[in-house]
Amino acid sequence: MRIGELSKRSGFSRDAIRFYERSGLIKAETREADNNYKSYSENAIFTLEIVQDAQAAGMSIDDLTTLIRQLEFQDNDDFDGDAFLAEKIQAVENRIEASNRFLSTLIQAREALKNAPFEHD
Amino acid sequence: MRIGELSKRSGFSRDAIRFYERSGLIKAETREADNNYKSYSENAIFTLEIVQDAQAAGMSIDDLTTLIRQLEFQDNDDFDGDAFLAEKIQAVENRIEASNRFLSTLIQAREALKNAPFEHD
DNA sequence: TAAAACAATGGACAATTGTCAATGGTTTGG
DNA sequence: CCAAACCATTGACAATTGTCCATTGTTTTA
Repeated sequence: MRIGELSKRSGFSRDAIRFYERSGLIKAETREADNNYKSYSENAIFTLEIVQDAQAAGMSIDDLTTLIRQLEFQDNDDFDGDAFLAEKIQAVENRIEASNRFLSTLIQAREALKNAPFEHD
Repeated sequence: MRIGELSKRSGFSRDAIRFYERSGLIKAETREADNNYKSYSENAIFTLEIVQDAQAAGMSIDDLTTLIRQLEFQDNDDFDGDAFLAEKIQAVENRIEASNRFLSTLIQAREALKNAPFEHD
């Protein structure tokens, strides 16, 4: 598919997709021979769906690129994928805990506001 | 307390604290009369603890400033604090869900890696 | 077939969230 | 007492994550 369709189906802007491609996160499989247009596979959709969640979880594009590369071909001897994953899992868990704490704070705040909406004179 | 103590106790760098102060998120209560040093109250610690969780939850400093102002003095007639809170609560809930999805992805990836650590030849 | 929409590329710009360095003054520990 | 550590302020710089614009060419559609 071309970038327009990928954009529509993934929800990311074309510019965002191009940025991700520049960053190495996704790549066009082929080019249309005559017009030089890029062609993306279904896999790109799949990757972009993960990107949505990953960004919400606070993972950077660079880390995500590392991760995806690692999942696709575990061909880097120097790279300890297991340690990398363990670190990221821990980070996401921590973040979820902090988010839950903050959620509690927000909910408390809402309660406080409900009980005393206009305390000023 | 001065900024150094606030930094040590909150875990934020002095520069980060100064940045937050510029952003309106915290403010020094007083100045030491003779030397012009700023003085922060315990409240600043409290705020900065919230900031840690809030950032993990993806809230921006500006939004957080709005929130804290709202909690301190509900004196803005034009501002619908309840709607603001509701929106932020929803956003954090969404983010937690996405983070949990991404966590599952990571855990799956770890399993996959464990079962086939070196598939290449 | 002409206009509108799409695509590629390149580069400028922007918001957010800080860090770092310089300068000048103050406090503190040994 | 004096060096090290602290503080305030200013401004430059940086990484991340995009957006927007211009230019040029292609495809689609009315």
